[in-house]
Amino acid sequence: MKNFRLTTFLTSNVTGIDNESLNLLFDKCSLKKYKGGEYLIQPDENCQHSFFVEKGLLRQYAIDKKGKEHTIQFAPEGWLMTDRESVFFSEPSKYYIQAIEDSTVLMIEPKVFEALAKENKSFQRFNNRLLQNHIRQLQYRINLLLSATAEERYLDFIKTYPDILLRVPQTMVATYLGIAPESLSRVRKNLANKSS
Amino acid sequence: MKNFRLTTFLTSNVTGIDNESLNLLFDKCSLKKYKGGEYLIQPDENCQHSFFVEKGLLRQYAIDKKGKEHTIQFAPEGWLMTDRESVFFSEPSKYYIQAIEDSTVLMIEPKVFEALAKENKSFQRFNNRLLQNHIRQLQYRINLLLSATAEERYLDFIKTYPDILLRVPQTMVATYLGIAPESLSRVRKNLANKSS
DNA sequence: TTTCTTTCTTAACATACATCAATGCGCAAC
DNA sequence: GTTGCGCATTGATGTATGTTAAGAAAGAAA
Repeated sequence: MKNFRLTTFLTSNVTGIDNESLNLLFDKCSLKKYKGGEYLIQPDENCQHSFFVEKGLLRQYAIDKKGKEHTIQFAPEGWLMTDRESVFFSEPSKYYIQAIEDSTVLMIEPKVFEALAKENKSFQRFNNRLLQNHIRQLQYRINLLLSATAEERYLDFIKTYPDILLRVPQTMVATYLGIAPESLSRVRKNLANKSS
Repeated sequence: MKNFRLTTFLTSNVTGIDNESLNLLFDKCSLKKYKGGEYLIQPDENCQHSFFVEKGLLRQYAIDKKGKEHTIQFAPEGWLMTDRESVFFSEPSKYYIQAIEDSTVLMIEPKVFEALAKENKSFQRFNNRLLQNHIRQLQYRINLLLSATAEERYLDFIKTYPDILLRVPQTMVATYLGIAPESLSRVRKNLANKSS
């Protein structure tokens, strides 16, 4: 069996997953490679998969009426990215999911996860925890957007995603923080002056 | 059996819930009354319940370091309000949950929901849908905060929660939208001028 | 190397929204 | 009725961030 990151992801979080179920899982998943810049999903498509990032870096973002990009989230290796709205509610997606670097992605059909959940209680609990965790993180971000300045949000980003910071262009970080790239540049300059 | 709103909430969303399980459920829940202004939860307490609003109106909010309030959400009759972070992860809460009007609330222990989920697949799916829906709504709000002006956010609020708008002071709506009460007042004035 | 392209920085100016302070309005208590 | 209190409005002013436009750096391509 190939040494997938997903294997580690599952076995270290779910008890009672044997090699057999894992092999079954991988049989039903396809492994896809994307060049940096390519899209996994675009608006109005139906998202049919969860994407587990084996290698590389994905980004989910929206474009508003004024033509501006807003990054929903980043996902580096070892992360699971989905457009839950589209997958769960079978609605056309509102988002782009794009490979920022050359990436290798495991395409997982929701059915496969459902089947796994049915036969393994521990996986089901894990799945539930993923959801709860997602909610926690979204609420944290809302709080930040409501209460923190651009600088505070940037500092929080550095602290939370130091690895990602180094791998994506500043412009994209700016669209995640909800500020103009020029403003981010200013924020960084201010911080540099302060610390010296 | 008393005619609870929660009964409707459950039977209209979950198939195969019989009166027996409902009675068992209600046996394990307590019904509490709160005066307008009273707190169900305050920061640093451990939230041990889900709150189903039978009557009245609840609000969940945080106070940031600068002393400003930020409303996370409102919950009128027929809504379920929880501090998921505190309940699920057994952490002290960061939030206030307050009765805005005189309210009657069913206090539900998470264990009770878990037990119900174990014996009823349909309830489990419903519970899952609640989570997915919550995520959808939070993402929608993040998008709004990232992309929309104060006026646009207010218009969205009116459209989405017309009933709530009439029941809470403007100050609280402002803390939900993430703007100063004075700004909300001006937004409203502008809209009034436009439409006339 | 040189060229071309993308990203980042900087500065001048514009704008949305916050803050502060004063006034007005509705409503309960007396 | 009058008083007092909470909430909404309004105006003057401040500030953070957006916008526009130009140039500098850093990579990629040739």
